[in-house]
Amino acid sequence: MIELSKAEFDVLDALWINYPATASQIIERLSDDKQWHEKTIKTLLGRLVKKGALSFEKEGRQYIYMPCIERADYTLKESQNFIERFFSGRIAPLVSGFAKSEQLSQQDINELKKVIDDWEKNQN
Amino acid sequence: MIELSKAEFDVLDALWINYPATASQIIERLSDDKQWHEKTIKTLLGRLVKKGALSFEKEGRQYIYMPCIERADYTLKESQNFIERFFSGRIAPLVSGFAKSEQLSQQDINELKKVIDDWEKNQN
DNA sequence: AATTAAAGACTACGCCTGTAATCTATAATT
DNA sequence: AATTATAGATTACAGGCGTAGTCTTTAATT
Repeated sequence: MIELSKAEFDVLDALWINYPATASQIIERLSDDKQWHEKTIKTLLGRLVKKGALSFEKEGRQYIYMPCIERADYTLKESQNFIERFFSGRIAPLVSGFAKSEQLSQQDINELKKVIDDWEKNQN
Repeated sequence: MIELSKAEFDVLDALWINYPATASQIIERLSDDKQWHEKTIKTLLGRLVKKGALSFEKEGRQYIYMPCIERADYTLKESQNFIERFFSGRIAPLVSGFAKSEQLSQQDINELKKVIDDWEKNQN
């Protein structure tokens, strides 16, 4: 699996918003949330390319970037990894931890019920 | 929040199994899963102490270690962090990702239902 | 045509991490 | 008492990471 650092993920996340995109577009998108220097983001783009998370095509003097991996795939793998490390691979204890510390809202509960419902419908 | 590396967490996790404990007991516990040199584990113990995750008392020539933080607290904070980063703070999309990729077992579903049940009982 | 500006490439640098090896002090053994 | 073994302290070192700065090339502007 491709391993990304936090900062690298944030850059990729800005690309996932909408792609393909140029470096300047990505820099623009990130400027709201992060105080990163343009050079920093370019470094991170380079590292992402090197890791195989991004590809690009030349367009004049610029590069047009594209993700090589999908967000859902990446986050699923990270989630599995996380749950394995901290909860021996079982998901309920994570949710239970949230419940115990009052971190669950009624909306969360409704959404979870829906996930369960959908799952059950799929198990005919 | 105390930030632990993966290796540091694994050492602390071995202590959480049962504490207080000596370095050699921790080394013993870790020997099943990890191919770590004794020196490596001692280094990690030292770093954990420095980070405030462990404390110890001298007992003759040895140290008796104790966690300064609880596993449930640590994993809850890590979970919040994780879910914030990858799912904008909402827990259902994580579970939903598992469901979509067929990562949920009937047991998981049952456990989740129980968590929801308990939560609802608590909302009198 | 000459100059400038901007894109990407390359270099930098200190801190964290994984992974120990060596040093030092002291308890245990001979 | 002298020697040895062992616990912890200190040192090491390469690679990843956050965070840019400088160099080089080429497109744009004067």
